[in-house]
Amino acid sequence: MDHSHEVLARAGHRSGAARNAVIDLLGRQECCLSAQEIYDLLRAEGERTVGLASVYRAVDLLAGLELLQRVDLGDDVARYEPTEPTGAHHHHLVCLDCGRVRPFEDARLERALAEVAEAQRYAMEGHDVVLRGRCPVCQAA
Amino acid sequence: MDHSHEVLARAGHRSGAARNAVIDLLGRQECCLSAQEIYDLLRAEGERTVGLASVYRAVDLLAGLELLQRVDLGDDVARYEPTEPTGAHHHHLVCLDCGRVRPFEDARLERALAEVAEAQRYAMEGHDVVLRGRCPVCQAA
DNA sequence: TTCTATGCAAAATCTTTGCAATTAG
DNA sequence: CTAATTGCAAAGATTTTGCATAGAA
Repeated sequence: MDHSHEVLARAGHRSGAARNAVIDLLGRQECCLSAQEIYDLLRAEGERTVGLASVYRAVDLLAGLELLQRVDLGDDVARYEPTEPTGAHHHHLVCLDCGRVRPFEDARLERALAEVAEAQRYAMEGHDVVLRGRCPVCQAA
Repeated sequence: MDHSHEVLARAGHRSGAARNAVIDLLGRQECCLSAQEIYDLLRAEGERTVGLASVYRAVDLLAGLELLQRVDLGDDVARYEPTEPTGAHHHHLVCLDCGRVRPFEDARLERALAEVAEAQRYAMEGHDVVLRGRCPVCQAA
């Protein structure tokens, strides 16, 4: 994403092979990936040797610039996905059997969250929602 | 909680000092605690030497029996709190400034979650919701 | 007695940091 | 040239496991 490179440059960061590879890979992804998954995928693509530490550094920096959103599915592994430029965001359904993650959006849910924050007089900056259950495929099996 | 001991016994578990201490401590708590916090509190109470590993084993077992709910606030530390016997459950507001955690319940939110699961044909078994923002006190400061 | 629970220490996981070499600007 | 970036290895932090002992039923 050009937008990412622009934000990085404006924040005084230089361009680097490892970080560029991470940005490119995540930009092509549809849902969240863990640092290890990013590392493995980059290796699989064989582009270049990217260190795992560089992946962690990249996602950490990008998340700090709000170019990535950190997603925590409760399995002690941090995942990251690109932030929607529109401000839109989705949440995740995790299947307890197959482990697959599927994104979803729901306006009513967002509204309920906003109302809770307001009622409690919290200035909400973000929220995480994870639904756990069995996906249609695993229920059939 | 007697209920916990009953469930444990029925599941074929014996009574042990470490686990009893964990059950007792969490029963007296109002909100979630991490394994390390439980360990430290037990040491502070000086009751007995409880190993950190035993705390982890206890909360893991108790969560598996649904006597405790695992709470993930996104800081890479798992926390645990007693499950309400009524089936009621709450979620958490985390202040980005002071770090304090406050529980809340909201029927509309629960309904929205149930509807999302239904629309996606997921058999929902659980869900986590964490709201992040600034609490009234920190906003005033 | 039999088998679970426990404590300690070692191991496993995930993530961060130190450092020298590389490289962008 | 100057300073940020990177890869590797070592260090940290949290959680799990191995194993011998203690203890419940």
